[in-house]
Amino acid sequence: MSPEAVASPLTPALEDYLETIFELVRDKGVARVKDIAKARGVKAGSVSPALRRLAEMGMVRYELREFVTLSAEGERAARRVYGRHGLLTRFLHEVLLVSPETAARDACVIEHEISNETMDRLVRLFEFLRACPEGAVSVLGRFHDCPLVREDAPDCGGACGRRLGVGTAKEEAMCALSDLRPGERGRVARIEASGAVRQRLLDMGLLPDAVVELERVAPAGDPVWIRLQGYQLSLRRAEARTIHVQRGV
Amino acid sequence: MSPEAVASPLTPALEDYLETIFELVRDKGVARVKDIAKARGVKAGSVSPALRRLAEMGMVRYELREFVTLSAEGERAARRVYGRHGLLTRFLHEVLLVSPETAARDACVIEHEISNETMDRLVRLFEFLRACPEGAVSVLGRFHDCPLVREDAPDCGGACGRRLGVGTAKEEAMCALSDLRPGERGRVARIEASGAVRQRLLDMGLLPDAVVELERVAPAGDPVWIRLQGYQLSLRRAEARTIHVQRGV
DNA sequence: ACCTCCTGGTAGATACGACTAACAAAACAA
DNA sequence: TTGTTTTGTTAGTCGTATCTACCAGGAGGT
Repeated sequence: MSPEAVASPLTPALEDYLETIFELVRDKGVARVKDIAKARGVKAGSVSPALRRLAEMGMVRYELREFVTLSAEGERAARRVYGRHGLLTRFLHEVLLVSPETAARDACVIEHEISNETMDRLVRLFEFLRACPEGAVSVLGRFHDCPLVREDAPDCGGACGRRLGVGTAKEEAMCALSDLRPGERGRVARIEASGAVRQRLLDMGLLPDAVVELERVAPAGDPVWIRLQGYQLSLRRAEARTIHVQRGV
Repeated sequence: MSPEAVASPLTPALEDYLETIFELVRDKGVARVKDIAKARGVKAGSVSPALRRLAEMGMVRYELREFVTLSAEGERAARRVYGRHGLLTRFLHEVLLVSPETAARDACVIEHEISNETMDRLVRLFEFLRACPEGAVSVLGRFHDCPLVREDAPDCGGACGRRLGVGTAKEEAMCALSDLRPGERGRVARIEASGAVRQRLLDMGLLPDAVVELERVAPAGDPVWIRLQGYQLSLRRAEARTIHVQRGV
């Protein structure tokens, strides 16, 4: 029932403002409207109303035309978001090998919305990697050095090769999507294509473990029609050849 | 320069509408306004304007008072989002062990904003796990069976124990945050606390590898003040004891 | 043939978050 | 002291996305 009772629930944009103020105060000692605007990539005119709202919520102390400082509660919220940002960035970059710039950008949109549970799992992942360096090397190393993951990888250590299913029971059941018989279904195992073609195929929903049925092949053999998630779509033959599937699902 | 030239760039909300229509058409054959509203958890009055905008963009075919169907382009966009949703959900659930409901919810907010690069890395992770079952077992298995990750885990296979840094060079440098000397700094390795306390600490920015300095201990020993990211905060002694740090950073 | 109910559409309100343009207040310079 | 520049505020506008309340058009039932 306190006056700053949660009327507005701290939107993503406001969280970003808090995070920016947090970093400015830490790095420069003070946060000025101009610097906040610059850091967030918005115009100064957009900052004032945001600060006013944050002040009304009790997250910042903010005298008109004076410096901005975080209240205890604002500091709490800022640190939470800031911590999430850092851990998500590290995860994307260090574990998934996303480039640093993209990792930071993606982290920035994820950090506001992700559940506590997911954050906790991520923390546990890092704790595991840290507590178990052997495991970290064996797992992440294997993942990172796999040619599937990094085309310029040195070698895989023998556990996984460019060929799929090596030494597994499923080996004989693997083929290219284009090699399925019409009417036959398969489960996507791997997209060999790279670049824009790969992106296009991923966008279509051709993702690991998607069930796909080869419906029809054009007389010339070139466009092939497949059925995916109840919808039909057509692929170039060359594209279909890059999609490894496990037959007979 | 076609009439449906990208005037509006398909907002997250509109992508959600497309995804919902996609699923309704697939499961029931048709998408009605009422069902869309129900599935998305909004009122029917909110659906009509959204459909009109989607129709203007050429994403859906939509005669007033008739059924809604996806255009080829709408189907493409929907499949992209739907595929992302599925893969993100699987990742959160199968790799990070997030509960299915939370995984779906988190995936739903991430799917619209995440970069192609990050999605591609995720796809590669699944491809790796699939191509390299041995690696998957050794890596994920080790991760999932680690007591750090799942308190009810059977056993860790010896590679990681409840104690941190077993057999590593850093072992002797580990201690609880509360055992640092005033002025000494350390690097967070693990938060032993669980539940709400754990959440509070994570929210504060006490995340793996954060550098923390013990500033001062109250005479009674109970609140301890630490410095984190340039800010001071105070912890209960019991909380500080659950934080494992690597001394002397 | 008529009435009723269900579904869908419209209009107006609200909230957020950004923008631009014009204005006010310090800070600085001459 | 008196401009001039920098900085910050205000007011008005736009676009998105939601809501509520009310209206229209058909499908049934009687």
